[in-house]
Amino acid sequence: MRAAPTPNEMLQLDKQLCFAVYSTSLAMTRLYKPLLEKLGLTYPQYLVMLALWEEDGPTVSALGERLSLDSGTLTPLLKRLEASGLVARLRDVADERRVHITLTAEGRKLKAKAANVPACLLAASECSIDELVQLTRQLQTLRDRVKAAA
Amino acid sequence: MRAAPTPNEMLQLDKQLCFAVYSTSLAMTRLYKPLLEKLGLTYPQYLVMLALWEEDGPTVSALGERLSLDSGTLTPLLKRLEASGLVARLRDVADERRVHITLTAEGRKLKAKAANVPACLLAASECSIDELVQLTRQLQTLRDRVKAAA
DNA sequence: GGCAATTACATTGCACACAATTTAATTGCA
DNA sequence: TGCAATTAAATTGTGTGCAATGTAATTGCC
Repeated sequence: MRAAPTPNEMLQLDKQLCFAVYSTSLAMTRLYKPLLEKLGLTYPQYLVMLALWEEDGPTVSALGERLSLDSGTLTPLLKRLEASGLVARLRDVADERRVHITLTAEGRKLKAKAANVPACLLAASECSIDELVQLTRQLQTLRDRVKAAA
Repeated sequence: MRAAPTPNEMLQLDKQLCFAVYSTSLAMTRLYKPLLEKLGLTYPQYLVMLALWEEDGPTVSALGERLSLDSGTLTPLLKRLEASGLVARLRDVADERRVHITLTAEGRKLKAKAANVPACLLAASECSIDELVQLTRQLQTLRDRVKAAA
C-alpha cells in the first residue's frame, strides 16, 4: 500500500499537472501561430471563428457562454474581427442591448482556407485520431468538474 | 473500417482538442485565483514560485527555458515578485548580463502556506492521484511533440 | 404608467504572452 | 589587441483574460 503523499509531493504533482495543461496550451498556440497568421487570425480569434462556423449569429453573451469568456475579452476581440471584415456586429431589433455576431461572406470563405490547419496538429502530435479523441474527452471532463467546483 | 475524416470533421476535432486544452487551462486559473490571491500571487507567478521552490537561483533565461516563457513575459513578472518581497534579482558577478532569481526568506516561507493549494484541484477533479498522474503524462508527451514540431 | 432592479454590452485598469527591437556585456577571431 | 558577432535582459507594442465599473435598454412590480 502506498503512503499518503506529503505536502511536498503534492506541490510536485500540482506543478506537473498545472504546468502540463498551461504549457500545452501555450505550445499549441505557438504551433498554430504561423498557420493562423496566413489567415489573419490569432489563436483566440481562430477559436471564435470555429464557433461561428458551427453556429452563426449568436449574441456576444451566448458566444461568451460557449467559450467561457466575458465581454471584457470578447468585445475588443470581436471589434478586431469586424475590422478585418470577417464578422458583423448587429444590434438585435427586438432587444437593443443584444449584439449578434454574424459571419460576412469573407468570414464564411475563410472556413475553406482553414480546412488544412488541423492536419498540422494531428501530424505534430504523432497520435492517432482515436487517441486524440480520448485525450480530448478526459480534458473536457476535468474542465467541467473544475468549472463546477469554482 | 472507419472512413477518413472529412475536412469538416477535422475542424470539429480541432475545435474540440484545441478548445479542451485552452479552456481547461483557463478553468484551472480561475479555480486557483481565490486561493492564490490569499498568497498574493497570480497563477503564472505561482508557477514561477513552484519552479523556484524546487531549484533556487536560476538565471532569467534558465527559468524561461523551464517554463518556456521569454524575457518579455518574465522580466515584468519577476519585478512584481520582487516588489512583493518574494524574490531578489541579482546580477551575476562573473557575467553581468545574467540576472539570478533567488528566493527571499519570505519567498521560502510562502511554500508552507501554499502546501494546501493542490488539494483543491485534486478535490475538484474528482479523480484519483493515479488518474491525474496518467493525464499529466499524456499532456507532457503531447506538449513535447508539439514543441518539437514548432 | 412609473420606477427600481436586472440584463447586455462596453470600458478601464492590471497582468500576462510574445514578436521585434534595444542595450549592455562577453566572446572569438584576425 | 581590436572589433565584429553573439548573448542576456530589458523595452515596446499588440492582443488577450478578467475584475470592476459604467451605460443604456428592458423587465417586473406596485
